[in-house]
Amino acid sequence: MKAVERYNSETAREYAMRAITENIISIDLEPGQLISENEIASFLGVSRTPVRESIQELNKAALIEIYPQRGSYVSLIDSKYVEEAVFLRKVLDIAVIEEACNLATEDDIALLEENVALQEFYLKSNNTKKIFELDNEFHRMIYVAAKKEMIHNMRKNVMIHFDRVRTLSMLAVKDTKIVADHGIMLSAIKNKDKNKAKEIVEKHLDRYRVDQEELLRTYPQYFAKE
Amino acid sequence: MKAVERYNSETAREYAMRAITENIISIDLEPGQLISENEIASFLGVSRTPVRESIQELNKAALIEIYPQRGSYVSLIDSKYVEEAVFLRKVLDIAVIEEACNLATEDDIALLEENVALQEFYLKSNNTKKIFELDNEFHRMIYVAAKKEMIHNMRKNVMIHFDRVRTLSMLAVKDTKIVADHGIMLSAIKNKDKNKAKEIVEKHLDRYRVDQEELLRTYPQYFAKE
DNA sequence: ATCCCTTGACTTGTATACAAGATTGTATTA
DNA sequence: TAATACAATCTTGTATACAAGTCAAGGGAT
Repeated sequence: MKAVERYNSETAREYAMRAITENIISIDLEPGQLISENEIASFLGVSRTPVRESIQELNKAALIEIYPQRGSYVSLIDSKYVEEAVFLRKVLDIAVIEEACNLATEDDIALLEENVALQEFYLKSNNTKKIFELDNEFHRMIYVAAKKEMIHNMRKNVMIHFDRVRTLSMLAVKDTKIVADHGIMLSAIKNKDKNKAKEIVEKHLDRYRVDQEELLRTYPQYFAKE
Repeated sequence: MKAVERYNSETAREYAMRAITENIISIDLEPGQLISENEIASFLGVSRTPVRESIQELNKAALIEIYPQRGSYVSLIDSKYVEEAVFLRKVLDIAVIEEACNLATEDDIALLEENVALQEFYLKSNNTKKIFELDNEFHRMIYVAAKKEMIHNMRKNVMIHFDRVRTLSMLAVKDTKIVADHGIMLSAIKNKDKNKAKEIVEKHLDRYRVDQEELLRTYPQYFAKE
């Protein structure tokens, strides 16, 4: 488990949740790994209570398995859930960008433009981490423009299953194409061109296709056998 | 708050979560009502811990608002969230029944047939509560047949916002038509007729349209002013 | 009467104590 | 040697104690 800096503004619970989630996505908490509420609590410098609440929540999202009085484990990567995440993203993103074409205000578009400009900036300096953050934020802003913020929160949780796979196959995605896609999405929204928007989203999602067979060969211990 | 019987098999946490959620859906915990962790804990006969964990979870789902050191309230019905729920259900249910047409096994279909038979049975005796339960179960089984169980769990949580509205407008839905719809969905799945399936789902969802204007006049104190 | 301050009874946030079950290593016994 | 009983030590589940902040009521001073 890697250290995560604690913000001043956040409660112990929020900090624990964020730290554990980030570690799961980054595979610093490995799939299948045994975890202990006490260990994590002392590592993070908080008590068991906020850690426990976070673990319960991640258990609900099928990211941690709890065996009472025995122990808790980071869930193995289950291709069943990964496929559900991919399915959900595809169905929702297409429906939502269509709605964003209808509803996006000038303010929404201004924010999206600022985001894309930053993506282009960080693309030049090859700052993959920043691009990753801006990528997530870009898609969130589209949901907000479409007045679907609650749905986005839910999408984010489900997507963690896919995010882990993405972490393992780090280099599968070409940042250049991603950033270009975002520019096309933005102009489609500006022009209220729903068909163009849906078309580019579909193409965009296909770029994230990863070779699960290869990952399974490289990291067999991380995957659930069915 | 109404009493909810505790099953032997469930933990205090599961019981608290189920009891509070049921009370929110049934409006026995009223929108806007002040709630106290201590009060609920003693009413349910458990300690603050499991109650607190449940409240945190419902807060994440935007069903309870927490003001630290001041108090917690059942969220007012916010038409923004109700509309997100309706949107989500429509987008997902249509995509999922299409997938169910592809993937449903004979076992899946057998279970659906049994469910529809029971719906017809309880329709004769006008048992609205049973129909409500079978309705939920019917849709869940379609998600399971389409291998989208995790997505269904998520859908269920979002739908609580709509379920509250449904509770208030109890009599708006004609059970007869609902049960008939389910029969048509089932035969569309059996025949792998995706277009027919999507068409009837769309028609089906329209039946749940409620007159929010009227509800707002009848229960103004339950609704969030924007 | 009005303003201000204090006090006490609430709230949620967090830490800790205890309960109950699972597991493992060890010692004892057949 | 092998099997079994037992104790120590884990685990999570639950209850409780304490911390810190909010708010309203009431008393006293102006």
